[in-house]
Amino acid sequence: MPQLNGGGGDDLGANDELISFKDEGEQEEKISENSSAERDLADVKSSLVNESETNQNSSSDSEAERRPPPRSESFRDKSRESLEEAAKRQDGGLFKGPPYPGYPFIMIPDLTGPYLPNGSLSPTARTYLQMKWPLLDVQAGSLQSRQALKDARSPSPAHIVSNKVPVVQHPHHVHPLTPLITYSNEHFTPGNPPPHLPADVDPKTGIPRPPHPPDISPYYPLSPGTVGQIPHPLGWLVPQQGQPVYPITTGGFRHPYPTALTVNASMSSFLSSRFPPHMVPPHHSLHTTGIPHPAIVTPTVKQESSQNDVGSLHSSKHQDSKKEEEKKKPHIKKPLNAFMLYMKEMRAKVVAECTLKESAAINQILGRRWHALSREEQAKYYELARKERQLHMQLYPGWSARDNYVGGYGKKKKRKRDKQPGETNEHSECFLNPCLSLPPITDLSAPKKCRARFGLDQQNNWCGPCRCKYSKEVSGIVRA
DNA sequence: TACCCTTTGAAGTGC
DNA sequence: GCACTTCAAAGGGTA
Repeated sequence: MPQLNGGGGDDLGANDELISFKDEGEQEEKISENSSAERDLADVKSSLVNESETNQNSSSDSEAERRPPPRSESFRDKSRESLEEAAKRQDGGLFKGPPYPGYPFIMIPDLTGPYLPNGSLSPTARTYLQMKWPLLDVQAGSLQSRQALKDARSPSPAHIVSNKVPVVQHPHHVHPLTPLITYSNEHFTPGNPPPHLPADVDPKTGIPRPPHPPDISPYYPLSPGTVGQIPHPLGWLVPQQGQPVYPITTGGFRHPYPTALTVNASMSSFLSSRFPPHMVPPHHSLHTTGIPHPAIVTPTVKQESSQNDVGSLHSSKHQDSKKEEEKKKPHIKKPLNAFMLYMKEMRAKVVAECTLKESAAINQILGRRWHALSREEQAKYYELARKERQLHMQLYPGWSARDNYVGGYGKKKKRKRDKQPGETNEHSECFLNPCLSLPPITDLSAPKKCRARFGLDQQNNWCGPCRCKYSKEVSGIVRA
């Protein structure tokens, strides 16, 4: 069940997750009832999904392939064990093992109270913070940080803002959970640590780690370029791989750590330029240049800036104040749901296996694989998504998904493809993994779409799964 | 250049 | 409560 932590009590434990699992569970129950027909159906369904894995990696164990990508068991287990051990000691046993082993640090028992009675951070929270902010010095042994904590905890009304989780999000920046997710193998070079870090220290977290076996899945991806080209103290805020990050809500900074998070002038610029005044901390070290770091200029900011220039040149153009306000609003993206998290993690693998790049096709495969996941495996992602939503809610209490609706509800932003009644989607009925089951279409006169997405169905002599116009109308398809 | 495609899930709206 | 819509990610394709 998704509520692995048990006990319920989590307001955010969406019922939909339960429903989803119920569906899966029903499916499994049906299978367990020895309903052969349904079992066959499930097998077919599963085989369709898993073809992409078994064919491409015929040498590998298919069952192993059905599972999430191999991870560093030793590292994961050790990390988890050490964390759990520490957490159990410090958190009174409240810490429950992370439901998803790939995210060993994100299950925070209580983000609102990460402090020990002596005022220091609990190991759990410390680990969490280090995962979130690799440059944030919250090491227990750091006198500087301790002093900073002491100073910051001095009673200053301006600092006492909230207990929000000090997590940073920004469109196109690293998602708070992103560092924990494998998005792309090509962005990670385990054996290439940054020069300033010892080889056995995670360049992202600074946490010592055992050496990575070469075959493990990189769970702490960090592009070599990112490592080697840290251009800015806020490099961890700088867009990486186009991954979004929750924008900083300075109200979200718990003020034991302001020195670590707000000493930087660029940070203050970033905050000042990115967020409305009420969201920017009244910190004395902030200056008001308002010049954001080039790397963290978002489209919104760019647009705003350019419009300001235009406005200065063409003062006759008066923009509607409401529109301006809307444009000034930081675009807070929706938290990722379970499937989105799964997609982010597995996309690279599918791309590598299938040499496909078109997301539409990849997403179809991922959708199939998602359904083929076991209940437990899905539960990991549902739990992760739940945490994501929880975090998002804490960061943006007033945010609503409606805020991101363009043109409002009912006014379509984009034209949606009309589906015929009974039609599921273009390929759902016949979709076979194109890169595996079917030879590629080599006829250069075929539409790129067909060549790129699908192979040739030799039996039916059409464009494999999609049965597209090309395959129906064009004869003489060159078979590979 | 903006949108489409494609997936699932969350959340919003309207009836 | 149900049906419907939009958006979240991704990146090649298309108009």
